[in-house]
Amino acid sequence: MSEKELPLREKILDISRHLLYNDGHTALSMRGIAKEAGVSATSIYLYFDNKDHLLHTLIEESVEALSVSIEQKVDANSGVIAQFESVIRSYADFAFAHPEKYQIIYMVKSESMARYPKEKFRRARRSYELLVKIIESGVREGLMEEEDPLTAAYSIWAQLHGVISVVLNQRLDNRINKEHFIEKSIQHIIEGFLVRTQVS
Amino acid sequence: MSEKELPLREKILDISRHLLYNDGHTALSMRGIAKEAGVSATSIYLYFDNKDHLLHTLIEESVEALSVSIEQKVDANSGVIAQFESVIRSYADFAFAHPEKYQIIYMVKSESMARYPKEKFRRARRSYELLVKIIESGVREGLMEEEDPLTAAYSIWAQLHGVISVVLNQRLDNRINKEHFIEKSIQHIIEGFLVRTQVS
DNA sequence: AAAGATTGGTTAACAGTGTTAACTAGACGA
DNA sequence: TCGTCTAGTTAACACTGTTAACCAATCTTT
Repeated sequence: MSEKELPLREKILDISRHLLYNDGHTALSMRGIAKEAGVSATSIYLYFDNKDHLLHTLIEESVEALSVSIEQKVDANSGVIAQFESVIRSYADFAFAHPEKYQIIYMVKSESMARYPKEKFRRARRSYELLVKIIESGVREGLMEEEDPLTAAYSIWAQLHGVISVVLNQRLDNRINKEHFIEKSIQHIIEGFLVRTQVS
Repeated sequence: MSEKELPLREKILDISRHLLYNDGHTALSMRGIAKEAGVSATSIYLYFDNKDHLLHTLIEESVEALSVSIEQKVDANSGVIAQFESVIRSYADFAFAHPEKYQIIYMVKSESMARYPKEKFRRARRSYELLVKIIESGVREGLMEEEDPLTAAYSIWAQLHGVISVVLNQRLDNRINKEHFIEKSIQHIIEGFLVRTQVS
């Protein structure tokens, strides 16, 4: 084989992620993955219980990568506002740098999400805790005003996700400049949570 | 038959919407819809070209209902800020009042979205135009500061959608009070676009 | 070295999927 | 009364996820 021969399990995940992102998720069939991997369809079941399990693994993988990316970039020694901005921008950066990974986190909807074990979200929560702590510091330092940091963290994340998903799902009016839209939205989200200093 | 006998076409749409919302969209099969409607699977093809077409019709239906709902509630005689708030709250109200309709708009992702004719979005655009005009009025009256109302309108919508979808998809931490989260987020979105009067 | 168990795959089959083609029974108009 | 249209039907095709049964190496143990 000409391709570098990585273990079948990883190969399956890679192929699945690309099929999912490029052809949408009705196009993702076990037989399709198998054909692409040059293997029989049932071989996939040696590594994954079923299609759901395969999808969940992809989600976990993505959540992990996103979390690591955020935690790596934030500098604990810098100021609170810098940390705050860093988390938000890291999140967005990851989404646009790895859209196929980001999208997967939200692609699989209620259908198989209901079957997705809640505990698997614990990894994702750690990133929230990070943001919550930053907000708490901000409040202590008088830089932010927020009586409920956890709700605030989720609100920020939700708004950010909205902005990102609109762009990635190409639901933006084509009269709008994408980069400008992203920058404006991020600024709005960030500034909205800082104590208002003055009308600029 | 005991049920009020509405035309098969409408019956199919109703059943599809409910199946989609309750059982997720892998559970939505032509045969399933047909069985529920007490009719053969192929009868659906008398009213819809294919499954895609059926889904697109559902989307259109929902976009229309959402647009009408917003346009009905906004009072052209009230002040700009009231109109601004009205549009935003109407949007959210609709989403939570008719989650199965709202979700459908965003449920069908890239997969069959790519095949969804762009012109069909024109109806949705009308609601943006409404918001854009309100923002333009706000800027004229010195109540808002925004050099690009179209981008602002999309940014507001995106953030709002993020908040709504997080709630509807039950991705909210269960320590968080849902209503509080929604109210806080909406307030943040609204206030962020108004000229900052004072630190409250 | 021989025997047994484990690993990593295979093929065949089942039930369910979207969709097409060909058909039929009834209503309506000429 | 004949023909056409309407609103449905059944049968079939190619595909789907998944299971069961099998096989050929390799690794472990005696």
